[in-house]
Amino acid sequence: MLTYALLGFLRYAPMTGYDLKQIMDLSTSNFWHAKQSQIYTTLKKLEAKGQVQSEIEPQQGRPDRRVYSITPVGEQALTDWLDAPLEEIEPRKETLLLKLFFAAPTGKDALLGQLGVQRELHQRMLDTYRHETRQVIDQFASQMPEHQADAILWDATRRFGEMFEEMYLAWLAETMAVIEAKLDE
Amino acid sequence: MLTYALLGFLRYAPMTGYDLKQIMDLSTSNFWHAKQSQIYTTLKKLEAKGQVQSEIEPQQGRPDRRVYSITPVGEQALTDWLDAPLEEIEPRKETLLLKLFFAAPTGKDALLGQLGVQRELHQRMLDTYRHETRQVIDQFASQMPEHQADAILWDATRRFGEMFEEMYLAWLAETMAVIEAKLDE
DNA sequence: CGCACCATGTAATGCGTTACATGATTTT
DNA sequence: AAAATCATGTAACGCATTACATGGTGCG
Repeated sequence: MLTYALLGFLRYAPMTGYDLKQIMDLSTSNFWHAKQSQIYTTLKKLEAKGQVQSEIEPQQGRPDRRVYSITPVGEQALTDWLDAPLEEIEPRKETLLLKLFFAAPTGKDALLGQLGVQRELHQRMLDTYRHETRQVIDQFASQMPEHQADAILWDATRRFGEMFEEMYLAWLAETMAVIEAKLDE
Repeated sequence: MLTYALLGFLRYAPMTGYDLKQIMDLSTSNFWHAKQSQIYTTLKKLEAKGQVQSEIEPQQGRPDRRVYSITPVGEQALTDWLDAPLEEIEPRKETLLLKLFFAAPTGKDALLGQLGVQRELHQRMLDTYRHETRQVIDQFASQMPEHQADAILWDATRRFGEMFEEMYLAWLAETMAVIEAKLDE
């Protein structure tokens, strides 16, 4: 799956594994992320499959840059993937919910404390979506005026993050109130 | 992480790997799931660590049942995990958002079609949370009246699912409207 | 007669993380 | 003087999925 993220970015412009990590952290990290090491190994596999190709750009005082670009084979693979509709809901994993499910023997106050920690984290995340993420998208969009349609979709992914965090905070508030009211001890 | 789910269930009652799969599918599958094969291998690892123990229950005409139960060591491990607050937000992966992010070259109609498929799936999921999941929890709660506090927390996890799907549908409606209005072609 | 359910497990493969290994340049 | 940034990669390990392998019971 990371393969498609890499192909997607390389369709905008050729770049290195290092660049790909930077740009993912800035843009897709809220719904897709990867470690540097995985990016390097995945690029290697993509090159073996002929979906990308690389050229060495010599540098002094630094390791040479290995610049990857997408091939026609890679473009086809990306398009095929984009065209195939997702026919299923992906199963999620939410560690907090798993803990909560089994948390009855935990004390009421300890439980409220744990949910309070999450409330802080999600509040901060919401602010990030509303300000920083928005700014990053505006900046990309103004740098590439030919990609106006893209910017609309980028903002749709940002809105998902914003709405998700709003929902999360509402759920936390509701859950903390229920625990306060109905749990003994 | 699956280890804690298994320990959590075994704290209610001893059971087999098969039973654990059934009960997970009925209760935690919306935020934690596992394949049968992974459950079997994980139970083996847990036994090697002394956190669970198993006894063979002979049967005729069927494979013997291997019934697992939690040990004091396992109970301690579970409690330690439950007591440690989650200090981070878990990074998520949403394939649909990844596709949407790179979907500008996809035709407007194809895109709306793909989002329409998701709308159907999530509407059905929302109904499930509102009816079937609710019923399952009520049934468990009435079967184990000593676990009233647990039932409150189980319902909190169900509410997360319900609120998540409501949010998802609202986001899909908004996004489809934006694409309809702002994307050309 | 065929399908779903009960019930166990192993092997191969893939995806992802952590740790290891190096080193100059730029910023604070 | 220390920390962050630029820039590459490999190796070991762990978690998760898919495929393989078996076979009786009960229901429609």
